[in-house]
Amino acid sequence: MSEHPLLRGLNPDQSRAVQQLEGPLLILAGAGSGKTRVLTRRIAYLLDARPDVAAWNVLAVTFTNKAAAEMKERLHQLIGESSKKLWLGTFHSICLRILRQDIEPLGFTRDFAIWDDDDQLRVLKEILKDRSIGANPKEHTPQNLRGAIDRAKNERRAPELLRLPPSDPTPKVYKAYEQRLRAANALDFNDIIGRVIELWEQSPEILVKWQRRFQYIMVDEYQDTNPAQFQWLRLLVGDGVDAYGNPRPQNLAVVGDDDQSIYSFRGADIRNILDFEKVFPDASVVKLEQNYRSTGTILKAASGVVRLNRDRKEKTLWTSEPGGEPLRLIQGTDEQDEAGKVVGEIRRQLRHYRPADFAIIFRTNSYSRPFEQALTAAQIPYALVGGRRFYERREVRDVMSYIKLVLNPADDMAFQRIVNVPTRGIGEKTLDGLKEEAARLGVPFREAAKQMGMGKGKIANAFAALDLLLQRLDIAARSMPPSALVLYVAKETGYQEELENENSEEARGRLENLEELARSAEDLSHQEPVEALRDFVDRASLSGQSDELPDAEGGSVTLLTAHLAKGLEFPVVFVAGLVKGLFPHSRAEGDREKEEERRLFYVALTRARERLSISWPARRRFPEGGWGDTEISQFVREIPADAFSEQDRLWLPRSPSSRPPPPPAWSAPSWLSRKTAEPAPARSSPPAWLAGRSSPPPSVPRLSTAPAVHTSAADVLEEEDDARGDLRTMVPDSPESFRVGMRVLHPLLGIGTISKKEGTLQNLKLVITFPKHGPRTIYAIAAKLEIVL
DNA sequence: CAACTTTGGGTTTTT
DNA sequence: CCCAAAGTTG
Repeated sequence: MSEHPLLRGLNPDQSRAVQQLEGPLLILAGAGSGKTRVLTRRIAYLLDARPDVAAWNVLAVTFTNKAAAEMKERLHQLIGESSKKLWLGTFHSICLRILRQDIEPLGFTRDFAIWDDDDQLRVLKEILKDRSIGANPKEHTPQNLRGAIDRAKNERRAPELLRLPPSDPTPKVYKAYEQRLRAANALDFNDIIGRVIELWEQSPEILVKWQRRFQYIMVDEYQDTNPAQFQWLRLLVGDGVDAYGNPRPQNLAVVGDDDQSIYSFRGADIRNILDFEKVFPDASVVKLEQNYRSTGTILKAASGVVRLNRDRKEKTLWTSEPGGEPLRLIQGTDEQDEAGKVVGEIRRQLRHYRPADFAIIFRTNSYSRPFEQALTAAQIPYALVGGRRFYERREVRDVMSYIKLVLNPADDMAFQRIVNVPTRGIGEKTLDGLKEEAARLGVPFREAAKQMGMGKGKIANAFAALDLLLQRLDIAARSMPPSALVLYVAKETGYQEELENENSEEARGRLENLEELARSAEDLSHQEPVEALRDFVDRASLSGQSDELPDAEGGSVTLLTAHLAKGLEFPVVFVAGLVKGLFPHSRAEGDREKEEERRLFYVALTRARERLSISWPARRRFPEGGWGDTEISQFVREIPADAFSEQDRLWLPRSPSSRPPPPPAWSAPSWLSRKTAEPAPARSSPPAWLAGRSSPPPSVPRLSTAPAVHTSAADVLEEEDDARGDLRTMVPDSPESFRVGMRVLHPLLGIGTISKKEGTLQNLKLVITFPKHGPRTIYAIAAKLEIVL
């Protein structure tokens, strides 16, 4: 049999997923089922089987930069140099590349800055200083407002369309925030996706350009995409017809596992994967259910838990190697004891394993401390992942801010960070004066500082010196590679000298971090300096915690949160802190949130290849001080008892030996969207043995006529489905419900009238005439349209 | 008015 | 238990 070499070693399902190249494809890939392998092979196979498709016609989206780097590496091995031509990265990195090229029609320059969460908060704080906005300091905290704005952006809603009570300051703040971004030529994190959508919506010719370019699109971790990302994909994939009315294939392959959807707090919508087949009715579906990672026992434990979720696609993971070591349950008297016992167990197993074979996984970052202490005491090397990110360290951010200011002199956030670092006698009052001057002149802070530096006096001298310094950096940036510039900035600003004089352990560490920052830019040295600098800053802006995961060769035990553990695997895993209130976390109250916690636990369990232990403390210290008895997590009880060793089973409180079969999965009543006019459908009551353990807060049915009491801006957004204000709208069940002549509400463009209807179902396009924007063609499926009653 | 010191508030998960 | 805003000193 002459099998294609790229199909070798694949199981039949994997092989099918690789060979199915045309049209929409949903690959439901269970934990450890070899999805990365399928994805890389699929790309290689595509390029081999279809000579007319060039590498640069292929787009692959991953969840983290690290995953992208690994995939690039594997592809390089498979197809060589041409792998460098294809675009492979996170949604954010890909959109950023697009914007650096094409953003100008939106009124930003290509050197726009990117503001991170911290910058967002600073701006919001400043906006809130304006009392006329009417914000209630308790309710409208910068954090709450940031959350509200982020959510609005993830769902692509303009400030006017939040439909809050007229007194609510959120839209005002949102608007002011948008103005600040624009004035500073800056984008926030969500804008990186959102502005591309905006660009494509307003400039069809630019959209078509990218559509022609990316003929084959693949998305990994599809279960963690948010509505904006979905809309982005929808635009790029198109509606099956090209500009000339010829058929155009929708070559979109998504890979995901609904059981591993754990980022809803960041706007991810599990409906994107659950409803894929509704959005693309002609989609092929491949399930990868054979697990190559874990023992049968580990799989049994993990599957037994996640089966209890209602909102999922049924699947059965299996392995050709049943059996394996039973799960161990480790009970500590308190966290220290728990950590001590876990580390004791690691020490015993070190006879058979290396330190890098172990992982300790917990729910919250703060839970790592006792384990760090115990590992230190036992002299076992460990690597803590998470904590402060490299690019978030103060010294790194300070130096980066100088560099950002060179690229974008209008970046007021960067300016504020460095204006008095190192201290140069410009304090709060002086800065206030500068801000006033900047507002008066209508110029960025840096320009205002330059103006003020022309005067006389102490303050003017300080500003003049700063201006001179920045000018020197401008010049240096044009001739030096980024790595040299980092060191130059540290030296010229006096930052380095200050740290050297301090002569403390901490200062030494900071100097080392700056050296590492310089080293991290060395790979960019062959580029033109300013281009390289841009890439350097972008990389810093988009790098996340998972990009700092230690390499497997490192000889240390890995400590990380369950979120960061996604996508990784270890021979021996300890999942720690399995206590009510911690895992599931006490803030996860509703059914949805509980299910997400359960998925998170499932992710943690399925990281283990050979041995898996669960640990919990019988007492624990609470952050507020004081000790309290704990209760073992419901999740531990949900693990089928026979997955545990005989002796550990005794520890588990009695639970019914037979478990009720999961109730049939319900499907959302609304087509596509989670945003339905109805409250969530009543579910059949949960299994009694589950309900008996912890009484969930009674879910209060929401009456659309009753005014809801709002305690925070976030709540208001959550409940925006309720009819409120003057506007009454409804979400149609099917796109067919739209009729010519109907008035509809578009989240971004406002109210318009349908003047034309083309295509059917998921390809339905509406021409809607908006009073402000004129006629626009809208994909009914991509925009969240509501009918105005 | 800037720089240092102390106190008080807030703690899920993060591309 | 860690970071940001008030209080204190030069």
